[in-house]
Amino acid sequence: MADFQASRNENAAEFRTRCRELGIPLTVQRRIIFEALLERKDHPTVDEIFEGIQKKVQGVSRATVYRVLETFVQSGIVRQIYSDGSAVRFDPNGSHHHHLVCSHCNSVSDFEDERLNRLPLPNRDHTGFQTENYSVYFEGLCRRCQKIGAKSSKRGKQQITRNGKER
Amino acid sequence: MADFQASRNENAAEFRTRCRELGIPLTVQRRIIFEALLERKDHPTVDEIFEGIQKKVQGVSRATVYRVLETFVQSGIVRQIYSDGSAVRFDPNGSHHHHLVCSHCNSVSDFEDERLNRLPLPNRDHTGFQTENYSVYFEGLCRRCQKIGAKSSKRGKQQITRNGKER
DNA sequence: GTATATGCAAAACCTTTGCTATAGT
DNA sequence: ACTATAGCAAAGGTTTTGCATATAC
Repeated sequence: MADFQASRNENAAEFRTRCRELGIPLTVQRRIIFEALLERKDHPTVDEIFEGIQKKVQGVSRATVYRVLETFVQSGIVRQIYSDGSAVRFDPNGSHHHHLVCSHCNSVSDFEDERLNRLPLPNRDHTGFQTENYSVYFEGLCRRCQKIGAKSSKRGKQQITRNGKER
Repeated sequence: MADFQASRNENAAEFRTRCRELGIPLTVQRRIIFEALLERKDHPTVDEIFEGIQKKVQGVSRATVYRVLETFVQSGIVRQIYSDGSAVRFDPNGSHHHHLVCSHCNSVSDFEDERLNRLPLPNRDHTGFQTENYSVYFEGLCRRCQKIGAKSSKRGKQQITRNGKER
């Protein structure tokens, strides 16, 4: 599609500009990883990003994905999402949005509500904390797990491995 | 102190009651781990809880700490905190509160504001998500890291290992 | 040409699990 | 007595790191 190509080129150009501004060298790997992030609508783990890239090109190592994402986070290009600790998830740093976290399957989806974008911030004089950003995390059950929950045992938890693959 | 003892006994009694209600056997280890959590005002990792216990008594294994905390989370006795993915943190499930997360040192502290306790929830009909709880995560710099940041390099990040110990 | 990034493989770290013994009800 | 838990040690999964090479500026 022409649109797709166009948006890719736009992204590429914008990405180059951003790297210039931030003073970080633009490498092929960084561009690939950045595009891989943009193409996903969910909040992938390192492993998911790595696998997505592998399907297309060879020659981006897992260690590089880790290092590049760390660079991106420090530069503010992407945000690290607070997750259940089993694996970090990432989010291209776009609009101000919030998160719905399923306590059953640990999936994370976005949620936007204008009213949540004007919350009172912690008072720095009082807390000593300098707020740069915030996000509301709603915990509960996603649609799918509500159905599953209805027919599974009370305390049972969906059996998934740490990387989300089924056993 | 008498007060300290009293509160310990109160906790112990309350904990026994809670276990009864939940139908989970009350073991020594569970009581110790629960008390270890209550004694801390921060949001310890499994490792921190384990070490805190080891200083006092022998005979609680790391695996037990993991398993007991998992039980606690499933029973709703404690909450798992969304954190940076390197290690899960826990919180005794008390009042509705929010979190200040330092993007520099990853410390987590509590924040309460009455106004944050009446946020609009995601509409279930619309999102399919059944909200059970929520918490606002403020990201920024804690007091200590603001000072450090002032004298450290622009992109430098505090050197800490994954378990928070300095190198 | 110099500084920084990458790849690889190994290490470090965090968490889970199988099995047996033990303890709670 | 029956059932669930704890301990140990080993395995599994995730992330970091040292060093040589390659790449961006």
